[in-house]
Amino acid sequence: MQVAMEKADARQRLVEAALKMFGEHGFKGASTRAIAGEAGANIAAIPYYFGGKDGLYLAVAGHIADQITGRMGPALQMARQLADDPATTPEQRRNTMLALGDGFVSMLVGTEEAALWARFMVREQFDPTEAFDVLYSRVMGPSYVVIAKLLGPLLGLEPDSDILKLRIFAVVGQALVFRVARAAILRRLEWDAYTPERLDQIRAALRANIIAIMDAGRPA
Amino acid sequence: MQVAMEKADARQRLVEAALKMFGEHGFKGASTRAIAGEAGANIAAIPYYFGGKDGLYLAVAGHIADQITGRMGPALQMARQLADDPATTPEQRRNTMLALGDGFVSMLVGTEEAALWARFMVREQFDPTEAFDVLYSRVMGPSYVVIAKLLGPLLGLEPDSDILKLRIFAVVGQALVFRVARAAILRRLEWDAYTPERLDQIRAALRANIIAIMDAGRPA
DNA sequence: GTCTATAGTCGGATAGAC
DNA sequence: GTCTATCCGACTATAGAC
Repeated sequence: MQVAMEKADARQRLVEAALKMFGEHGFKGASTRAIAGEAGANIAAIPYYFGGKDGLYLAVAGHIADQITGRMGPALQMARQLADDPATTPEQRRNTMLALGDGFVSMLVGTEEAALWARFMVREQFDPTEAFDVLYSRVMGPSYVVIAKLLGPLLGLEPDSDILKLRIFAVVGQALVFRVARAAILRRLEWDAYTPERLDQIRAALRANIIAIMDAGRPA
Repeated sequence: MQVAMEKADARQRLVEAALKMFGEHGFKGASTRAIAGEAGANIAAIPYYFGGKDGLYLAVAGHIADQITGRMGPALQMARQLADDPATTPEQRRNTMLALGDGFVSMLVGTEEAALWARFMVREQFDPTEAFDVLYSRVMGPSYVVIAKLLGPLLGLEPDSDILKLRIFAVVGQALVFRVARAAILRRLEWDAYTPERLDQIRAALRANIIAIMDAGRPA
């Protein structure tokens, strides 16, 4: 087993420190000095391992993709098989979709690391760089395809139709907002932080809306 | 009348240039040199008028609040009166809510300036400063209150209940996502940009989801 | 592979002329 | 109120010792 959290090699420590610093302060706002300091490594190690600050930034994108794939991958894979199976009942699709939503909230809103991933990814949405290609092709794109296959039949829409794609983005936005508008939500609810109980409330609110959307497409 | 777009005083030109530069590059990424250059003003004017870079940043928050209030204010005010009127029918509430959604998408997704507002505001959500107080108290907070009064009766929920507040944030997230995940949406739809026709599609998708959510609370 | 030292650039703020 | 000149600190990257 790993002896302690310290002695990962300098390369990996730099990636993790960079995720934190880039996430919190942006590309320009995060200095290589601060990253190296956080990682307990030398500043010169950044040009040495990554070719420069740019290369480190791109390596962070790969790290994020690894982390999210590791957490959401199995559930998405199961959902994909179920969505492709013609014998799957609408009830199964419904439950799978709700489970995906719960899992997504748990990962995105319920963990501290996800705050850093989210900030990094939102920044890339507003101003895409090469890092966006990594994140879209490895994380976002595949997820949307699975959800489309799962939800299309429930809403009576073709998986490749624009209207379904847009409605799915809206549905995903219902979960994203709890990370992206966290400060406003905490203030409005007069909460100081998300707790496990409050995450349950969030999942319940999301479920209520998603159920309404799915059931509106149900034959009367 | 105003002679031309040029001769607004240096103070205002600086605020508008700062909105653009802070929006695009973040607080640290936007240099006072670049802001002053964009504004056609002197660098020394920033400490002179705003006390420093920090003061300029806060002034930008006030400017954003002014702009959004100017555009959404009238519609919100009408919605507020209607929501408070006991004689208002569910059908009126429904239509008002859909109109608010359309207007919100038009402002947030359909205008170029809103890209800058959104970036500024999202940054503040992740890492709130004094600027967040300005934006929440003048823009976000009042909007959420109106929506709660409008939607609560339709969903059979108390306007002050946590579940309603959370479900409303989720609904708002359905519109926000088209700005905050713009790059992913454009890629998934194989669009190069939002056009008026595509905005219609977005509004239609949003309406479909919102109608489903509102009608699920309808007495059978 | 990791360090120190340093080069070269750019940042924000200030002083003081006009 | 607006300018030029300048200070001083922080930045990234490189060279070269070990």
